[in-house]
Amino acid sequence: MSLAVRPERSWYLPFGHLAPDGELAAGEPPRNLPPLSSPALAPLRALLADPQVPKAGHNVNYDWLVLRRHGVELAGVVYDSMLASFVLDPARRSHGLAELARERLEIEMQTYASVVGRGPGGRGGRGEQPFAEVPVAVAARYCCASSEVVLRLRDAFRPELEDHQLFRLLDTIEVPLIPVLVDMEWHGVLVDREVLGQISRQFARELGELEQAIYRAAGTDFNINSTPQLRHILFEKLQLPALKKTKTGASTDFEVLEQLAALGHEVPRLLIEYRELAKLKSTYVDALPGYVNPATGRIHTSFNQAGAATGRLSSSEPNLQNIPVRTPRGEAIRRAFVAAPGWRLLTADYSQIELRLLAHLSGDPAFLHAFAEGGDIHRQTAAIIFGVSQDEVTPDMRARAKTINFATIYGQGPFALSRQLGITQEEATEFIKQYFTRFQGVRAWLDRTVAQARDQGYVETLFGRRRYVPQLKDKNFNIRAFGERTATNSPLQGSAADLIKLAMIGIDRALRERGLATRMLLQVHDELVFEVPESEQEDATGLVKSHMESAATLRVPLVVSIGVGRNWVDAKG
DNA sequence: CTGCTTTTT
DNA sequence: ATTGTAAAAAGCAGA
Repeated sequence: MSLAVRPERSWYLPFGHLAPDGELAAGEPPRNLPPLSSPALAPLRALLADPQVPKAGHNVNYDWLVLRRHGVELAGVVYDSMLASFVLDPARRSHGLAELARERLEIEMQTYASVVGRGPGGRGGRGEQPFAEVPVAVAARYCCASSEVVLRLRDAFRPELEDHQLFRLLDTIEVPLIPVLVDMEWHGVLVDREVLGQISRQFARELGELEQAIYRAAGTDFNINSTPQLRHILFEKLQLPALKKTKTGASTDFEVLEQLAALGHEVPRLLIEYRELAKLKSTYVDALPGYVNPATGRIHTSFNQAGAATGRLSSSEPNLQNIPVRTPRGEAIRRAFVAAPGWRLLTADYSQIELRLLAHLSGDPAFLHAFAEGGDIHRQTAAIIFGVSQDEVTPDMRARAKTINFATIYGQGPFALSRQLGITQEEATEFIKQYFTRFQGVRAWLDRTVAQARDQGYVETLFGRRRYVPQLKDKNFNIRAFGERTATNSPLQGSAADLIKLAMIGIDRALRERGLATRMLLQVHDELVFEVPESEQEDATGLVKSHMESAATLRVPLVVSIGVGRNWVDAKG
């Protein structure tokens, strides 16, 4: 039996194609399907009638969750066409089955829309019938075709996966990660709606006051959220200088408003605060409660496994990887993420993982030594580039060192660095030069990596995850410069993604083996969030820390900082 | 519906 | 001739 529950599937569930040992068996799709009215198929009828509307976009683990809601646990899954496509070329626009079939097999697949008889009006539009009411012969044909395509794609991908040595990545990281993500989404995270409600009322008050103050200062009412209207007020009515341009006109972004405010203008000063409040209120405070599942009382995000070109995960509906924390108001929102009664949140953060990977990959002696010593890496960097002892490093020196460390990871040039540090471009150029005379191994690695990317067309991570960088061949300087940043940043960001994925798989297995109730809830790129019974605090802390720190053996130690608390803020530090 | 702008991680 | 990785989401403007 094979079964499709969603259009544009990455893989279709080839039950009939899974041999007992978990190996996929090739062959004809099953022909004589029982009628859907057969009592044996009651769970499948329920499944097909699942009111859950397929979400926009693709997600590898969607089917696992739908099946689990109906009591069907998947096991022995060894392959996923979406992930195969993702490791072959993570930057491609889509890893959807129909597109892959078109490109790799020259097969034009029947669309889901035509199967459900969807007319104009799109999803749920006129003429659409629930999948459960599609005649079984039609559905079977469609589903079996999909299963068949997944299997044929597996053969089509195999030589390239072997040639590029990507099976290890696929088989030891990406495929084993699927059930871990399924569990995380299944558990969901608890938010305190009371807290969000209070914040909402508070923000509404402040927003109302700011709105009036802005109208007063501007001398007129207007739609503050409309960029064109705001441009008119700032740059025409108030005659403020346009400091930066976008494609369509004068920019009104934070940087511009900040500079205008520094010139002593009231409106931009108020706008900065208005923007912060408006953003936090609409995107988080007021939106998050709508994502609470009535059945579980928790928020179940989607972790998208084939989304980010570097190999990172992404999170959507809602995005729980960009919950505010930077400002006091942001922190208040994060405090609404809580543990259930009797439980605690545990957060585990990789310390400076990308800089450590830079040290490892470049082998730069100064960086290796600094990390071996332990301590504050930005302070150590400052001591090295300013030629003073660590005790003599001032807060300003440390801040500059921190900025240039990040600038290096991001491939930033003198222009951007000068703006960020508030120095001239010449000073920034000099500063960067100084930095690289002290860290020559880093300079050499950056150059080597770009050159390699130019030669072979791609860069790769610790675990062989590739990213192609065709921009390096572009005749446009800016596109090439972008390509260089991609080439140097992707191995760092992507290797960090490999490491945390590996740690997640190990932690998930260890928690099961030890029979602990602790569960992984969230991943935020270099951080994992768990919900832990009070009684398991010590066990979980040790287990998580040791698995994360030993995810790989590098030329520098991997260090993980762990905290426990009743909410996400208190669990940090 | 798509593109632009902004914000957060 | 510009100059910071990777993302998701929200509000708005203009089709």
